[in-house]
Amino acid sequence: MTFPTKATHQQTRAYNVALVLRALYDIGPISRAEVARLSGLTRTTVGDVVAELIAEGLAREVGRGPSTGGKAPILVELVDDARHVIGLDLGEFRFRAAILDLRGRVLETREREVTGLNGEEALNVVHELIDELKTRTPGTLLGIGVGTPGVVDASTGTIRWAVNLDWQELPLGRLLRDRHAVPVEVANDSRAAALALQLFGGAPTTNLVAIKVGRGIGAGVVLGGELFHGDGFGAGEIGHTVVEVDGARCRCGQFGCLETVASARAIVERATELAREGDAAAPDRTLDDVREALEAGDEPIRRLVVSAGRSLGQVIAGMIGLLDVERIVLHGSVTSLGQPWLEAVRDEARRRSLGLLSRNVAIELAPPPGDDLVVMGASALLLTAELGLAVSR
Amino acid sequence: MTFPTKATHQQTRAYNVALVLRALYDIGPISRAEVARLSGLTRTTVGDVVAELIAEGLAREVGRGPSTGGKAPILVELVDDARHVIGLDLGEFRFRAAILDLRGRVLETREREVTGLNGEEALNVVHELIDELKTRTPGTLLGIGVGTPGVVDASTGTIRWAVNLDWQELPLGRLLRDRHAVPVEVANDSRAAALALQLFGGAPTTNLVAIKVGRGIGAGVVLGGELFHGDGFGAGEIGHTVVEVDGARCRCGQFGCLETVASARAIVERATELAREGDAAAPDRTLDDVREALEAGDEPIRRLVVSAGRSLGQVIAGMIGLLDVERIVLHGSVTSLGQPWLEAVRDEARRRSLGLLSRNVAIELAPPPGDDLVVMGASALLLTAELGLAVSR
DNA sequence: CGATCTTCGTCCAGCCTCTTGACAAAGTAC
DNA sequence: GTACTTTGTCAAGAGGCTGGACGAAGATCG
Repeated sequence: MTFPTKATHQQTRAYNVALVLRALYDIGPISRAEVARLSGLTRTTVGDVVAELIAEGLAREVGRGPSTGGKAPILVELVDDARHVIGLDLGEFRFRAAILDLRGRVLETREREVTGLNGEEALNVVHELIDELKTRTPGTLLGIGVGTPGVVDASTGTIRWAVNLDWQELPLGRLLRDRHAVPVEVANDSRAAALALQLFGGAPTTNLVAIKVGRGIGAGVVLGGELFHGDGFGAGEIGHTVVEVDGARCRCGQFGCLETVASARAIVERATELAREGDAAAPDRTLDDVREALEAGDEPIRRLVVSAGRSLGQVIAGMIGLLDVERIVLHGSVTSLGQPWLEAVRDEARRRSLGLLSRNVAIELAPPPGDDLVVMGASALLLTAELGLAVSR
Repeated sequence: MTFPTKATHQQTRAYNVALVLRALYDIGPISRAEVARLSGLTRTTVGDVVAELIAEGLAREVGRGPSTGGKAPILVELVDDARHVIGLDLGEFRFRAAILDLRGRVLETREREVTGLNGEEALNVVHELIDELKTRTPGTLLGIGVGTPGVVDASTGTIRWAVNLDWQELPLGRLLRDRHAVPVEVANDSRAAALALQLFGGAPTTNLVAIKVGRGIGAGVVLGGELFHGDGFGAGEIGHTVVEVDGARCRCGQFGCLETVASARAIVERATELAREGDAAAPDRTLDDVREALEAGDEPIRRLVVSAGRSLGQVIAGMIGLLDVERIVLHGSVTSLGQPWLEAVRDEARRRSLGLLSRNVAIELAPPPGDDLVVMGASALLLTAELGLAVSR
């Protein structure tokens, strides 16, 4: 067992700086006095911290606010583009990289196909993407964030196991830190996306579970404003929870995993089977085909989609009981199936969990820019690690 | 949204005091210098903190340790009985109260039947128990901890809903604080027990789920050394997760809840039904009857027990995927069913979760003094709140 | 329009608490 | 006996928050 470490004045300071920064971040232009009231710090300390932030270029004064009976306050705001971050989304078939600002806004993106590449070639693509974007980054590069499928030791940035790219125990964090000399954070893509929804998704809740339902199924668990990793960095690996005891064989070796029923891959395969029942030579179906059939009122397809949604709902019901989280966000390609699917998820989650708890749970779809969620999450990893934007006590 | 609060020097100090106390607690007699090495604090600071702890009676010097080439260290240890705590276990039919020391050792207990009492009468029993034990408490009473069934707002100590005692929105924490003028902590009994296993259960792990399988089924979730409560203090309410879609009706109104299959109540009822298939006038079975039949090799009973265990295992599989916790502890009356049951739980949990994760998971029974687990947990609530024994960073 | 009151932001002195360096005490090693 | 280590403590110093005072800037009111 490693022993916990001491508390120091520097930590106190870092925490309070993060606290003030967070106030600027969340509450837009705001006066020093108001920050002092919100945080409980004295005006003196807030003034001092704000001076530091202004010196670092992270904040700036922007005119006066309305008076409330005395001197009008000087409003201070975050300088959104004071720093930039490179975010990477190492998808199964495509790598996506972007430059983002402090608000998680995407300024520029690059993409590369990686289908068929081996581990080393794929790693070179990562380097190329970063090198390209580095030259395009305005001002200061705060660091590099990476979201990747597979199990990742986020403390060191080591990818333990990424099945598609044949990466095992790849110390990606160290490699990137050595090469680019900036802070690097690496995490699983679903976890990263969860953090993006927490940090950039409007009203921040302290607890949230975000589930990515795409080719695979993975979740990110945000507790107390921070990503929860679990003992072996596997928290959120819900895709291989068995929901059908006599179900189909999964690539993980088990039978009836959630992924064999509710993932995009599973839905498409089943839809293709359905099509071939009528026409043995029918071509492979795509998720778009499924959505169109669904909208056209195809009953077998509807049943298929509802069944997929219900399986996910079943797993969500378990989360509700165990963690009592009141915000569950769904994203990934399967969410394009829309209401019939979402209603199936919600209905089953509610039906299978205690009403006292499920009553207050919101199960919702992630807001639109779904393609960028992982690169946004990658940048969120960095912002929380470097600027402490995830403060909460 | 409430804004997070500032960090102060006092908090730094409190944290470091807790850190030193924790070292004394976990690592027995230990020198100041060793604490300094472990914690990263300077010898000066540790010396200062230890002096404070000695002045408060919480620590004492106990001779010299072996020299390692220089002056022999003065060993310091925790004074186990420097403070005492009253712990209450407000069970469905019996209230149990105990005086415990800083190690969670039970010095004295009292019990009262409460079957048939109404809410107010039951509350009076609580007061009586405390009054009695208060006169028996040696030295300083650190506070009162309460574990109760039902949903509890642990931040204020309000029992929102305890079905058996007909308590609703009962501000028990405030009532006890007002009457006894000591700190009071109130939490759900399963959560309290989880904290007891964490704090007093040997090697402390940062993450742990403890599941109480008795008349009802509830879990306590310890993450990062602290109890996790969830958004509505309902984290751990796994008893009403549905595991059999067309199952029996549950007292919660749903069908096929885990409690209708795996609780002591369910097992006993099903066993009684089995008995009546052979003999319509057979008496009600007890859990002891079930255990005996199991040990005698009764096959229908074995199937029944295995089925109950498997349902629990199914829910545990969900936890493993979601949280990746490596230590899951089972307690409560049903654990008396022993190996056949435990193996069913383990097997199903493993079979339904990703091997990569479940490989490292230990699903174990709580060590013997099971009757005292909730009162121990109640005291653990207080020790962590008042002395900060749950530090971990 | 001036007097008074309020609020904002800053300056300064003070305090809490951790750190650094020095040193005596008490061991071991040769 | 001498040299070297380790322990525990003391005094000085530094980091960083607090509280009071004060000028600046605005509102209110007669």
